[in-house]
Amino acid sequence: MGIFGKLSFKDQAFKLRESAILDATTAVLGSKGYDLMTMDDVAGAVGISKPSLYKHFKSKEDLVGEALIRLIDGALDYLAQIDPTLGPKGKLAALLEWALRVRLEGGLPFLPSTSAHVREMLMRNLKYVTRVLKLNGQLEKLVQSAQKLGEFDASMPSDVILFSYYARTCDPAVEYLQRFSKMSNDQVVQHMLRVAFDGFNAPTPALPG
Amino acid sequence: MGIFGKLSFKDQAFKLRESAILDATTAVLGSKGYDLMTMDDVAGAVGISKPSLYKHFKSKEDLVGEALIRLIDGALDYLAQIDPTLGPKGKLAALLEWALRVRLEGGLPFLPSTSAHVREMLMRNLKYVTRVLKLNGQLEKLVQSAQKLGEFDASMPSDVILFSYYARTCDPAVEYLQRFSKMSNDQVVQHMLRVAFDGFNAPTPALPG
DNA sequence: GTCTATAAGGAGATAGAC
DNA sequence: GTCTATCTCCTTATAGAC
Repeated sequence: MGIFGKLSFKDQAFKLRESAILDATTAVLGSKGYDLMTMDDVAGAVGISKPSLYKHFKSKEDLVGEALIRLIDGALDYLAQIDPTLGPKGKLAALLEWALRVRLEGGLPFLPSTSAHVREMLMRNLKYVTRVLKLNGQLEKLVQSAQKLGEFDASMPSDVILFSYYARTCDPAVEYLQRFSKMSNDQVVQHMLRVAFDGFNAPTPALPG
Repeated sequence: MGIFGKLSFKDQAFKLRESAILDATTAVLGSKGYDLMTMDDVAGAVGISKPSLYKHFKSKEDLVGEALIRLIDGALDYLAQIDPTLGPKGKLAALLEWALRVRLEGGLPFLPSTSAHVREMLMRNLKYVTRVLKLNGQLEKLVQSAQKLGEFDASMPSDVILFSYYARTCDPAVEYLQRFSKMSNDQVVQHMLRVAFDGFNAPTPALPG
């Protein structure tokens, strides 16, 4: 039995096309953003007509919601797959690294730093909100564990670290470095991780021993 | 002689209205972003009609360009005014604090993390590019000085720190904290500065002595 | 289910009266 | 210079043929 289970060939084709639509949506979202993305863009990228697109997704909001849900599911899958022997800080670093690499390859962060308008739209999407809360719960626990273990600064509210962590996944510095510096993608990732975890300041020399 | 110099009363009124238009533009940009901002929004906020708006600014791009130029000039003015006895790190901290406070009061960062579309539009605006380069040159010098003085991590390319510094001025974590945490604006600012300069990691204990 | 053709409405920009 | 009214284009969404 294949990955589609007991679906008929027709349903399999339908699912495949749906997946292709979501791929195209993610790509267009990444390059133009929500407001400038048109349904014509998506239909054109997939190679179908606009009415066919509307047979799969009932509106632009619905389409974008599904694409973003898939991104969050990807983050949840990645998180579940990380070496369980890593500590919370190590896991957060691995997930951030993954998110940065996805972006450098033209993808989207799992939690786009979208405008108030888009945020509002997504908050009305119950399915999306549910997934976001699931991911958020896991990340919140990791942050708090890292603080308790002394890996993260425990004098700061965990909110501050958690929201800043989200922000680092969509840090615009990534695009600027990719565009204006001569660095490889690997170097960009390493530097972004460094800045996120250690900040701008020079490292204080560690205690001897 | 007043701040308008030798202008006639009519010209003074014209300049005042222009300033009011730019204020409204900045406010609308801050709340809706470029793509969703309409010329009707701006005209309505100022209390004039759309054709009058077009007498002052020949296009939406022009209007937004002028508003952003004024923001950059504000940053340059603030920078010139900072206590000159502060070191480069202190100056950068002061400017970032100022930018964060402006945003918390509903304003815009001086370098908005805009979409590729908006960035492209601004890069075609020679006047804007000139101002950005002026500010960028000053910030670049400050970053490099801070690195030479051992205030910032000298093992990182200055590009990385500079672009990350820009990113912190428009960090979306600010809005999330303002919205979902119980903190005062002062607390938000202090925490954001802390995270930017020190990162997530727990502070390493300093060498004794 | 897929397409061609089109409705409905929004938004940038302007004509022309005052 | 300011306004009312309008043009034009673009975008979401759908009707209706095959």
